[in-house]
Amino acid sequence: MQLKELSNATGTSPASIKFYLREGLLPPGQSVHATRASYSTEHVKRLELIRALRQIIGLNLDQIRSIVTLADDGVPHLALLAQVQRVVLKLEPAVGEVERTAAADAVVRMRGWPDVRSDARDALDRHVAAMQHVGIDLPLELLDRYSGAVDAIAGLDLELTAAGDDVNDIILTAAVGMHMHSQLMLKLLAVAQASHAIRTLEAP
Amino acid sequence: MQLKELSNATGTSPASIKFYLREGLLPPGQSVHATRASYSTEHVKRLELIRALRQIIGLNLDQIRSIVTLADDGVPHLALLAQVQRVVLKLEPAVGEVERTAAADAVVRMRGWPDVRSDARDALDRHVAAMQHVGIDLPLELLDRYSGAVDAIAGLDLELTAAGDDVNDIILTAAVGMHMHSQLMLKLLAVAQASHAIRTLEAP
DNA sequence: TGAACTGGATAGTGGCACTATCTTAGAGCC
DNA sequence: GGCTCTAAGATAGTGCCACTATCCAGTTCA
Repeated sequence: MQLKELSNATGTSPASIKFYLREGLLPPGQSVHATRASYSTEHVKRLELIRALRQIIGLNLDQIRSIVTLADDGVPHLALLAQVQRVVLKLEPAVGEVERTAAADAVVRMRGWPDVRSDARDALDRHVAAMQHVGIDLPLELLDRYSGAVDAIAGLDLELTAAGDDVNDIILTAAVGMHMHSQLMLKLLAVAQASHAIRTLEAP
Repeated sequence: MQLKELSNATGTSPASIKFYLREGLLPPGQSVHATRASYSTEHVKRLELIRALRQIIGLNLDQIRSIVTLADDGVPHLALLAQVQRVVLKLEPAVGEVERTAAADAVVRMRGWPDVRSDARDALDRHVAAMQHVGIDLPLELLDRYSGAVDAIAGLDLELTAAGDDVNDIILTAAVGMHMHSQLMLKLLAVAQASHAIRTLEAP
């Protein structure tokens, strides 16, 4: 497959493909000779991954690069997933120890999750602290419902990614899955608010 | 309060404040005479709102303007909340009728929410369709847990906003609340995934 | 043989959110 | 009254990012 065909196959302009090649997001094609290279279905998948991460999740090229370089280095899937999480959670490296929160502790205990330090756990603790800082309190019952919901899908997601064939698919599934579920909550919350508002108005 | 003082009070550069004034995000100060205007605590709050919407939620200036102009026009709080929802949900005007999904119908029935068309409901239907399109299925049990969680907080949020004193506070509470809850899910999901991954590894 | 396409290099574009500069005009002090 | 200081208002410039366009020399295939 030549560059032009790759362009047609993915709906990405040749100029953009060249740009991604320069930026190291897309591995170079098999060089046939000085002025011809051939691209595989791997390239199609990678390109689709790049565009999904950009357009659906809104990652920037640096973030995407930090994921795909790991994939190209052939790191284990779990390490790859950890990086996807770091990026999607917009986790910047912690300065010093992240303080544990009662809310996160409670969730871990409720769900029987292993009580270990991880990037995700740090992110949770920091976010809970941020919510409380702006005056949003998190009653245990709410945490129970939230964590029950995510607990249910985490196992499922993991199966999918563990069984995964292609690295690009694994990344895509993990990143898009997380994003979609979080957005689903946003929409559900909006409908719930609208519903409550209607009720409040109709029965004053 | 003069421009310089407003700048000091909010940590925003005078140049940026001038820019927001030009852009119509910040209402002009009370003009004392040709070269002096005075700003109030209202301006401080508005400026804090603008910066929170930009930096925490990542809205662009167009989106922020679409909210604050409504606030300045003094529209009813419910209409204001609807606009905040539209922006935070990144809802673009529907082209034609949005097709209802079984999943959203099920949620509405489960929760006993009023079954009416709304922007939020449209957003939910479209999002559910998008999730199914990428191969994420939503079992009833999951929808039950998700919607149970949001149902619990929607009432609470509404009380807060209805009781609200300042429009800027209302907008801030609503927007930040939605965003924070959605991000909380993201973090919880990451912890759940990490937990499941650890378990899977420890007991192979 | 020549139009079409390639890889590679370099430069340009457009959008966005500021930021810097310039001009004019009152304010306060002597 | 004159001088300096600073504010407001208008206009132009900046920096970043993700492309996009142009140019060139080499190859291929109709």
